[in-house]
Amino acid sequence: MKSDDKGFFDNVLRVTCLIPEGRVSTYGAIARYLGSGRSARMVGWALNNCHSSGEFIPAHRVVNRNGLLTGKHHFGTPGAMQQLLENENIQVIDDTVLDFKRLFWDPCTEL
DNA sequence: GGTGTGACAATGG
DNA sequence: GCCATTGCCACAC
Repeated sequence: MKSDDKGFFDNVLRVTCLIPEGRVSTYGAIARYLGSGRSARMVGWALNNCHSSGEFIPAHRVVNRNGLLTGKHHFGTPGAMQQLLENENIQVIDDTVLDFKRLFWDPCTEL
């Protein structure tokens, strides 16, 4: 169809790339912004294929609803995700983003 | 064209 | 309040 409609997968990567530094988002928020809401699982799956996108996707800014770094294992090495978050001034302890609620970036609200 | 999956979320017990 | 289970929707094989 339209070159604009590349699929949910590409849309997720686009929104994820729009996440400002120092902020974090959730799979459900992104999924909901895309209009699926219940396909939060798809968001993580899209990031799983983010390597095929050819561009770097700050997936480390995307965590689950609990602020837990669920996908840290998919970064290649566990701890890399936390390291990246700390690099953005985000405190991460026990694989969980501190003040996650405060750093939470909602595309539906910010956009 | 159908099946399986997947880095979640919400609900129930 | 915590643990277990279901639902869900889109993509890859």
